[in-house]
Amino acid sequence: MATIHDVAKMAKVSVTTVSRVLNNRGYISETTRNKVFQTMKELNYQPNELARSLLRKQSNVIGLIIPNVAHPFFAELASHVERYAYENGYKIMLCNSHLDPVKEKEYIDMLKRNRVDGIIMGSHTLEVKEYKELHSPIVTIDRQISEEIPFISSDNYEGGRLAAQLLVDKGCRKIAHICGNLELQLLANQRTAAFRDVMAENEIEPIIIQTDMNVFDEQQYEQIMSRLFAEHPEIDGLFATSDIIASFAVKECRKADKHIPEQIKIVGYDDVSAANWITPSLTTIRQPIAEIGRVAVDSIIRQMNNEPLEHRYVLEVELVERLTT
Amino acid sequence: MATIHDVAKMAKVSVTTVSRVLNNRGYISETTRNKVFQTMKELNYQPNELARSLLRKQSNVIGLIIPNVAHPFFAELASHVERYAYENGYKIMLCNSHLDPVKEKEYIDMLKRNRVDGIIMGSHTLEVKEYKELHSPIVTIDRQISEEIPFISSDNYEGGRLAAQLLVDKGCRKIAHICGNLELQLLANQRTAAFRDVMAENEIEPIIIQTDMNVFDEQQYEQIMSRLFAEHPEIDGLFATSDIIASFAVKECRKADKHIPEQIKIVGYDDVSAANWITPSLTTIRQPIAEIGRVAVDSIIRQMNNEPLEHRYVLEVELVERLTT
DNA sequence: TTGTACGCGTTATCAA
DNA sequence: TTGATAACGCGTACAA
Repeated sequence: MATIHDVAKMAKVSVTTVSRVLNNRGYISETTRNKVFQTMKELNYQPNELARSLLRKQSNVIGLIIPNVAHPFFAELASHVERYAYENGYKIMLCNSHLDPVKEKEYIDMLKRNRVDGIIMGSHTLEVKEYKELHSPIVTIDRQISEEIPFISSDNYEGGRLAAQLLVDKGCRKIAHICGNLELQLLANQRTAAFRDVMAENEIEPIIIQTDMNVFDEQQYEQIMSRLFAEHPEIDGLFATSDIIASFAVKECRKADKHIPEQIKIVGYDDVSAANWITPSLTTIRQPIAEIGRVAVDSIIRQMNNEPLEHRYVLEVELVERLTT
Repeated sequence: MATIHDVAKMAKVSVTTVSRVLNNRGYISETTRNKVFQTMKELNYQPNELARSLLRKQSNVIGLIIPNVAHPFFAELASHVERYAYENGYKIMLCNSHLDPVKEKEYIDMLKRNRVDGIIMGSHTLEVKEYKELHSPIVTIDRQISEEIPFISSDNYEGGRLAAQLLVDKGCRKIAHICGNLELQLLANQRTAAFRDVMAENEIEPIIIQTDMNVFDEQQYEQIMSRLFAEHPEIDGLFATSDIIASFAVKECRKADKHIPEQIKIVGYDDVSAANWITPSLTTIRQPIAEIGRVAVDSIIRQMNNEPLEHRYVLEVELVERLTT
């Protein structure tokens, strides 16, 4: 692979000159500029970004740590993050933590060794202390680590409220809610808080089921659903904390021959594309995933440039009514 | 961020010594080794991989170019690729081409500038010539560019045959097939060839619908499905070239009040997780996505090390019967 | 067992 | 308008 020296030699100029035309800095005569461009084409020269990054102390790489890209929510998030990063001249290094604290820590160290310009954290299995000691531009998705570390989330409380209220308004009186592990300090837990509040306001005894969520384990979902319906056959409303879980609920209803939405109504969360693939298509709470991705990238870039930035972004959610309510 | 010099100074040794304990090379006394490790901890030293890569001419980064991670097949592929890469000490740079030739070319150049050790190409919008001129370890998924460039695919012909034969065996006589754009030279086209062959063997007039696939456009899928059922209300069997398309078929059947599997049977392709989320769960042709990812990473590493390697991997597919047939 | 000095490919500084 | 040189952080040949 050709280096700047090769170009310089072939174009019979100094490396400085080549560097100049490359970065369009300082004065260069039209003649030399053209000559240099010419030889760059000839040699198919691609400047070595590793050397550039080393010198500039800036790699233009952003690390993205998420539980697993195979999960639709994170897949869509990753897609948008990648797109906004690319539009701003950044590349994405993809890391799936599988919610394993060891792996998450190793990934963080790996990213630091590679001198990424910032880290977008969508996985949160470590202690607050560890994130604080990072000393790197960082932004978290759906978890507030501390006052200093910016976070992005959508309005989880409002989302939970919208979902719960919809079920109540539609006449449900035996309502279940399936959430993730509430031990983890995730902002998503506010959905459950909102659900509780709405149930209390309406004097409905809530049924709340925690999933492990430590692995997006689909077998687990199936089991939980079948147990739920076995133990509470009278359920007429269900609010699931993800569209995928809601899909399994739909599936279980089919098995149990409970008609949707006549006998039971179901509300999902996220509004990933999959919510619209399944039959009947899911009523759900839409998170602005593209916006979350955009703001995450933007926040990293602002931190790098010491530009002013918000430390909390709480984006709006929206109820999307489809066929399960 | 601490450098090797900082560590050396604080440990009162030379940088060489630090480098030695870091890479575990040559002789070092236990005493100095411990002392160095100690100060590395104290300074929270992370060796600069950019500098290392520059020197070793090896970045341990693999570029992954796919149409879009938001599509379940590529999301799962990316997840497995990332995992195998990580297990072998490699990182993944994620690129979504959106099947745009300009973007794909820019990504290839970007990856070369960043001196990635290899490129896994899951997006194929360029001319054969351009791929041949890459001079970099490369492996393609589901497209054969030339004799020299290794490719990985699953047995598309067999997959198509299994799907078509199943529908025939189950008694379907009016069978439709929805495939991608056959103009692109993808190996996936063999599914359609197999479908044609099976239909001919059984003297069934095939109905074949091409989708644009240039964007995984879900609105397009909805339109195609509704037109298909309007024009051919007699259809009793459908083979879709992806599980997502099959999901939309299921949805349309519900709208048209066609019962699955009694009145119409549907077979998908890929066996992504989503095939099992929808109701009824999809009969589909399983591609070994994890294996494809593993072989892709392995192929890149072999090419780097000039180890012997296959130039064609055609992995086995499997019929997974669920509730739509 | 440890240290000195050079080179990896670039860019910035200074000089011509 | 152009060129020589130092430096970025690291690994290795060679010397001690």
